Amino acid sequence: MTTNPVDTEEKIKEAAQRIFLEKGFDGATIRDIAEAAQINTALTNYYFRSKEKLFWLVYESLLKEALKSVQAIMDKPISVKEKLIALLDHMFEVHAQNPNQAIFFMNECRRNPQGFAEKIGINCEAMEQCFNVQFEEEVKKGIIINVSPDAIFPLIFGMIQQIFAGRELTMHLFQMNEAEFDKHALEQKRIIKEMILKYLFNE
Amino acid sequence: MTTNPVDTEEKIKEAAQRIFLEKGFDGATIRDIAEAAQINTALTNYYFRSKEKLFWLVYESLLKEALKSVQAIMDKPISVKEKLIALLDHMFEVHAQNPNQAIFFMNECRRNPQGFAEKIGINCEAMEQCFNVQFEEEVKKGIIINVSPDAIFPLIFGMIQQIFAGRELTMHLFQMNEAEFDKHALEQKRIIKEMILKYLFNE
DNA sequence: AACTAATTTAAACAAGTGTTTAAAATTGTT
DNA sequence: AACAATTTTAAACACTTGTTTAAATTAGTT
Repeated sequence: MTTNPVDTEEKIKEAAQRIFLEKGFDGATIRDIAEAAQINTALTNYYFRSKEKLFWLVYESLLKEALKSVQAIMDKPISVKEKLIALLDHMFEVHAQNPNQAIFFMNECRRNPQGFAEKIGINCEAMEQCFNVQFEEEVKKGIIINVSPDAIFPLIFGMIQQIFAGRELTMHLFQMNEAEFDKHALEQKRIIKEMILKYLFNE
Repeated sequence: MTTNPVDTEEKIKEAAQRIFLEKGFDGATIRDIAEAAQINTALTNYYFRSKEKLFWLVYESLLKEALKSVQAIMDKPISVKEKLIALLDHMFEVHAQNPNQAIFFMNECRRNPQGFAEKIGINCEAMEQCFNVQFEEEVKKGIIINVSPDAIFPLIFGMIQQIFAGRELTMHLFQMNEAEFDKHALEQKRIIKEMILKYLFNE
């Protein structure tokens, strides 16, 4: 059998991401990860020093990826309305592909707000600033009702997240299987989108 | 010092609720709870047999209380619009008083969906049924737009929850202190309420 | 092939976990 | 006051946790 250090490192990272997303930092054990990656327990520490360091690597990578794609939408030369629609669709897609992400971020941010702030800090401000300026311009022009973008931005993120953060809860409360939930989620997105557009834009 | 068994039991339950809400089942330890209740570690097992049994007691009590108050609103002889407003205000109040509840339920439901389903199961269906009938009547009358109550109910729960589930995240993302967040939360509620009413009701 | 460096392994470590135990302290009852 | 039952305690239990170690295996170089 050939031993490829890069492959092993990658295998651990992938498994760690999977397990951490599923169980959170507290719930996941180094042995869970090792088993998922099909490697010896000691190797996680050989490659990443500690559980915490491995976690922050996964955490940061997930955050960066998420921010980057949102940034890409915000940088497009399109109207606020188009940006919001794109943002809604994109966020939905991301969470649909990995329903654990929403609750994972909420959780880990609460478990260690400081760490989260350090990781995300600056990147987000710039993006937000850019959106805010455009938003307020359209408010002035009368395209958008008089409301602060600071209230709208988290609302949109939150509403999409909420669909998936409460996935298990919804599925068991309304006794849905996975396919039914997917349908339900799409319907939720449609309503959310209509609601936001109907609310923000004057006809 | 007088030793009152009931008080000790109650002290443990209260501390357990506080700690479980804060750290979740995985994050909380029996020693955390004992310290918070200012009692010996062994007493939690003396009174409640096991950590798991204590947890389910707290979990069920929180769930029942939450359902009961929602049920009370749903049983009132008022219109759907009035019920939705009351529901929004009530949910907001509950979560504002204890911001940890939202994320706690999401988490623990995902950690053990089966257990959640067993605890909540029947109670919820009856309540939902009652609301659904009234809702669909008003849809027929043309008061409410043509949309399923099954989509609206979780949306409202979710949107209020989302404000508080993402509390730490929002605070650090937008660099708010607690007072600023409280103001932000109220603004979020106002927008959510307006959004839902504007969306659901034909003028 | 021989040697060095890198990788992997099994085993153990110390610390923390939920839980139990047996003795001590307290309470209630006669 | 004396006894029995209940409650509380300190200590230990068995187990899991993240981490380390030292030996074994593999890869790369001359």
